[in-house]
Amino acid sequence: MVTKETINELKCPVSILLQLIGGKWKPIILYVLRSNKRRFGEISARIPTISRKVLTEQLKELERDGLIERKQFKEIPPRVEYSLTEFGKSLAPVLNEMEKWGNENFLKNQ
Amino acid sequence: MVTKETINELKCPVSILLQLIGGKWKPIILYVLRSNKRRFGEISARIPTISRKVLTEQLKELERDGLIERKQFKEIPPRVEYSLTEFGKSLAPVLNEMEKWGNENFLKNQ
DNA sequence: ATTTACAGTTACCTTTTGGTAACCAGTTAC
DNA sequence: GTAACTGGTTACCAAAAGGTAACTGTAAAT
Repeated sequence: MVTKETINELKCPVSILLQLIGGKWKPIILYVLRSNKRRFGEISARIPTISRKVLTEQLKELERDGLIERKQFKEIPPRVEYSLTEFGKSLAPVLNEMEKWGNENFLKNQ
Repeated sequence: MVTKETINELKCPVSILLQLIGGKWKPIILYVLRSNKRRFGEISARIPTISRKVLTEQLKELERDGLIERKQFKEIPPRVEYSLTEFGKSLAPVLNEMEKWGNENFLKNQ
């Protein structure tokens, strides 16, 4: 029984967003990149609980989905910088509300 | 090497929020409940792609975390209503931004 | 000659998540 | 007396996600 109220993953705006940033790590990665470009090692150091394998995978997906940009320099040792695309930056209000909620509800006195 | 910039899952506001609503289904469940209480069957009908087993699990976690309330009526056949708590309602700005972003970016002409 | 640096990749394994199908209870409708 | 209704639970299996450890390549430093 499909009524107009049924959640359709292709049309529900929340589902659509979750398909892009629904992973366990993606919002945090985007949050780390929100104001600066970062090298791979910097992101890894800022999110020490994510393994490099998974970080690589998540970055690839975010790049594939147009949310971040990967710039590789032809240097030795290699240097790679990740940054938000304009599309990625459009998520700022979402991430800001997430941050705000976390701060208001758990981090008041820290 | 832990600097003040390192993401600490206990202190990062985004991580904190993700621990509560970070699952694949939780934001959608909260979205379905955002304006109405709903019976178990109603939620299931609105999110047909989630199995009842997983829906039960997710609802239990949301209840455990204080985001939703479960009210059971002593009737036959049984009736159970789920609704947002005040704490759950405090997520409205986050869900609204998620919804807004999804609408602006993918659903403009529908 | 060996080590270090960086940004990965790969093989392999474990954990988590999710699905299916069968079953339950108590009352009402057929 | 049998089926249907609702809101689950249970056992079992499959798929997805995630972790670890070892390895790669090239140049510079020791």
